Amino acid sequence: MELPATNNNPATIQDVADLAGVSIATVSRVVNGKSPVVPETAQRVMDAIRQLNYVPRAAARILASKRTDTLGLIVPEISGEFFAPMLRGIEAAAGEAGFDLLIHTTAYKKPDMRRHTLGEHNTDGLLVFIGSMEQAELERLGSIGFPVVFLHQTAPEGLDIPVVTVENKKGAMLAVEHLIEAHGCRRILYLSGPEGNEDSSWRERGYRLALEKYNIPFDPALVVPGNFSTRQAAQSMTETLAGGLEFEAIFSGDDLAAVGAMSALREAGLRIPEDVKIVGFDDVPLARHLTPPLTTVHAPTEEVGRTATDLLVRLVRREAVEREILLPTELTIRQSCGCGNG
Amino acid sequence: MELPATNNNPATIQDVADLAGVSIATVSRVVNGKSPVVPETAQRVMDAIRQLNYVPRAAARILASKRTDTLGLIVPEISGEFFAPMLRGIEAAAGEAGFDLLIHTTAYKKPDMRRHTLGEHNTDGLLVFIGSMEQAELERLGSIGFPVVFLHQTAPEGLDIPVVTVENKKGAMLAVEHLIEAHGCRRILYLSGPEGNEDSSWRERGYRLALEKYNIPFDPALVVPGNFSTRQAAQSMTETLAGGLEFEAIFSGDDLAAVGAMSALREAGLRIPEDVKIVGFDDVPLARHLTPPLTTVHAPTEEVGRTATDLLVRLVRREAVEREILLPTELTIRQSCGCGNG
DNA sequence: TTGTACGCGTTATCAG
DNA sequence: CTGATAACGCGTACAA
Repeated sequence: MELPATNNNPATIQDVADLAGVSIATVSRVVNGKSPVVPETAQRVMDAIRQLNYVPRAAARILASKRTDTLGLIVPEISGEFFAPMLRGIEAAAGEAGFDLLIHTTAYKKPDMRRHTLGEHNTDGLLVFIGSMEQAELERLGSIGFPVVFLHQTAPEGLDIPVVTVENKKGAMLAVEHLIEAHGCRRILYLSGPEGNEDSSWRERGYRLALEKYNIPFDPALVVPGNFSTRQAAQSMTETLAGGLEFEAIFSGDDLAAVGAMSALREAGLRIPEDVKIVGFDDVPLARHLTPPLTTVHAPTEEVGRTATDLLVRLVRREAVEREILLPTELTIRQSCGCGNG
Repeated sequence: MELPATNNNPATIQDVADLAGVSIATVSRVVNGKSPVVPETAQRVMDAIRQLNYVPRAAARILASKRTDTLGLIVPEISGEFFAPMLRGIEAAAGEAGFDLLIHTTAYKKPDMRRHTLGEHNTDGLLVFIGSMEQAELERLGSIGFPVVFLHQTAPEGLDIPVVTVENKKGAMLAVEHLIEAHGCRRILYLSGPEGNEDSSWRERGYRLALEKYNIPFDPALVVPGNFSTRQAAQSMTETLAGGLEFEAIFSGDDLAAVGAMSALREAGLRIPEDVKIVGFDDVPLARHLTPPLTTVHAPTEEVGRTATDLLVRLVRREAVEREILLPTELTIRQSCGCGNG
């Protein structure tokens, strides 16, 4: 026996077509506005749509059209200060290009729970943040030409994947050179990031280059782990201070670690910048509000997100794109380095 | 960079079935692990899957099963300090429950570009942040029983939509009472949030209640717009100061505005807390690192995200849920209010 | 335990 | 300009 159409079931394109007295093809046309439709007919269809509260089903659309209109973002976890601006850039650029954003964090999932939801059949392209995806999966995507863009991470050997990041090395050099030139520092500590972190190793490279330039010997004891984390940096610095290591300044791999270092310094009775000068990296929003305001290398984080997304969109559209984009960094001088009224 | 060659025939379930010498139903079974399959057969299928790099297409799956396994999040925009912790809570809870997260910001889209992607056909449920969705659309979703949970926003009249937010009123009272009781303030300025913002109006209510409790008359001139924004709060305060308004303390509707107010105060030559005491709201990560460290009402923002997501998941599963959850706030006393070494 | 056949709701292709 | 109709890839009764 036939059941009458219940209100429970959402309207489909067929329902709309029936009510408007046209075919589903015509409904599709007015919904997508691609092909011309006689205004009068179009109006009837639109009325039917409104009356039935019709909303096209994305899944059916995707299945038929083979386009998802969504971009995937894969990150290890959502860490506050640094991540928010980047996400804003990504979302803005994606939205402007007409894409939705599907976020996938790898940190919270048990390995066996990770589904392939962000693979090539569920997004049109992928934004992959530093170290958040397995090598094998990346290679698979790369080999079939699926659009992928890396953020703050260069492509593995042999994979032709574009990268967007910042001028880490140059920024670091700028910072350290400033400490040397403007403030006469020679014993400068480097507060490093997580083991193996690409940003951190480029920044360390810049640090060493600046040292070399001024014939200051590199002292491995001056590289202290900060882990890009306020807490860990504070702890590290406290231990270092207790160990009696001598230094005049700190170049911190990132601002959050710099904050931790400043706390530790202060607790040890050291004044900033009189006793120890410090320069950070990233220029997170908080940096200017610290006391003293933190001199830091400004990294255009939101711009990184935006640029990477634009690039990915072009990749999705099979347009030609650059292989590597390094966004410029610059030294933002405030007072923690000893400048100004410091 | 060269255009990658597109592989236009990714493996389908049929390909796998053919290679393994079974039917697609069997492939489906081993992929989803629901029905029993002879181990030997299952192994053949899995080999075929690996060999063909088979990944099920989400769209087809959704279409057939009518479940998306993704949750939608609608926010006006991604604002740094406050949003990141909430997003972390949401993502963590969603991930643990096996859902993906589709993010949709309304601020960046031109109205005509907004698609209905987050409607009932593309997600299993929706998390809606304060004021980011049109009333009509909400009512439509509500009327068909689509799972929706509000964040920091109570449901419109007549709609039975659960809410998760924090104890705004109580937190505000705590803050203002502290200023009155512990520091003897009587002329306390309220730095309000955006016009019509629900959090802000609850906080203002708490502020006025505290005043009443101590028989301090409410002076409308003491309510100054801060817009939950550092810059706007700074500007507002500068103007207010120039206008000669007298006050002993500021209760700021949120921490970011407090930061702006502190800048303005300092620029006007006022000391904190000697000349003006200040208390914020939210306890963003930056608060403890300000000088002086900001006394503020701690709001469990990450917990809000997590709780709301858990609730939404239960709603999706058609389980019974609470209608309103108010997460507790508490006063975190640091030094900007005059306590400690202030 | 496995296979067959149909349905899910759109878009795209071709005739008319 | 409009209408049939064939994909699209997978889940799932139902049958074997």
